[in-house]
Amino acid sequence: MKREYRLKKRAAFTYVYKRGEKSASRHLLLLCAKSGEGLKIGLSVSKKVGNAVTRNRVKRLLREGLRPLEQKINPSFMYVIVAHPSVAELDYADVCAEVEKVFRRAGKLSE
RNA sequence: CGAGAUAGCCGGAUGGUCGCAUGGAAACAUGAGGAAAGUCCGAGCACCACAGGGCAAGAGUGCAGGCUAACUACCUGUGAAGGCGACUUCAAGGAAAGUGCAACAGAAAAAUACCGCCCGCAAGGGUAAGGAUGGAAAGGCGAGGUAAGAGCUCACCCGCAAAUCGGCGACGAGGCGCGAUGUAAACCCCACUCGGUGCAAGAAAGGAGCGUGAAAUGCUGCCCGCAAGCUCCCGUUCGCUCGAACCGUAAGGCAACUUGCGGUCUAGAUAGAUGGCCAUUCAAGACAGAACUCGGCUUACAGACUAUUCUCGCAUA
RNA sequence: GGAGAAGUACCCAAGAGGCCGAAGGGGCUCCCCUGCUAAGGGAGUAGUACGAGUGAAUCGUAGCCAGGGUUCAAAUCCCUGCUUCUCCG
Repeated sequence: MKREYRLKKRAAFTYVYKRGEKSASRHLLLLCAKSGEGLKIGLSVSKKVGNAVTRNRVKRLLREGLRPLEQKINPSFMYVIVAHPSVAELDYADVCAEVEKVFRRAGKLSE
């Protein structure tokens, strides 16, 4: 995932948490809010998911899952993906399916 | 052959492809650990004017010698405890400097007399043999001795221990002499060490405010002395990786470690870089992710390997 | 990344070397009161595990986050972990 697409500022995160509209799947929670500077995606993996190694692994899998979808996602929004502790159990194929499912439910995926 | 002891080492490998971070014009190169962890100690570094003096308070350490930048670590010894043994473990100074505590029980918990025994008409005195209690009861046991008794005396044993000898030293041998419990991870005494805060330290740049001394502020308190700067915001750049570095080798040393020579440059992110897929292979991959950097300690951990090493047992020659 | 604090019953907690066989309050269980309920009153609740005992009464051992140590004796003193919480941009 390219650096320009990442959500960085703490203030932006809190804005999305407060104002964003939510959609969820079994393992993921997606928050969306209007963006002024193009596509921005942030990942949130709390300590409940596991230790540092498993948290890193979850983030990497999510980034890999996002990679093929980058061009399809509606670029006028900021997104935050929150991982549920159960994500630690999944493998790559499951994570890809989950990511696609959660964006499709939010209606932010164009064909 | 079996059961151990000790020391050390490794922590899946190889290739292809799509991505990420840093450096580079590009090609390309490099890219988590033995514990990166816990933050339990010790330093470097930065700021507090120099990190200065004195007194007080506080904290830590506690056998000796060595090693180190430094240490409460480490090494080699000493002593004690455990083990048949190789070996392992230990916060291991002082209890006649003083104070406190030792519940319950017991007469009594440190110089004490309830029962008993003895002297005495009695008052009172002597006594630690015997009794009961307790974790602990005034060295043990026998003989002499005595009014009854008592290391009061003696033999043997137990503990402490002077002279002297050996060792750099802890200490060991020795044994004149002595026989008033335990607790200092209770206060304390003695000896030694320590200023504080931590890279979210801080510096430069930018913005705002206060101030020229009777100040404010200056990181435990007070006193002395000293300083013209101080506080807040911002989080761009620096700090940020060449360092008490790592690898190899030689010499010295029992060892920790030191010195010489040669070689190497080996993560530097800032919502935070190592992943996905495919193939081959084996013993089928545990614990686990750098955030200023080192030296230790502690804790977690699948499995694999090494040793002219050491001990015990069995068998055979 | 760094700096601290706290763990005692189901919950809130006192205790700070022997009298702890662990105070007190809430909750829970049983009883009284009432036609019934609430309120009120009384009793019980670390009676958990293991062992002794036919069973009951009773007794022993362990147990104050976990594991060691000091002490005659530890919830309390000392070390090492674990968990939770707070502060520093």
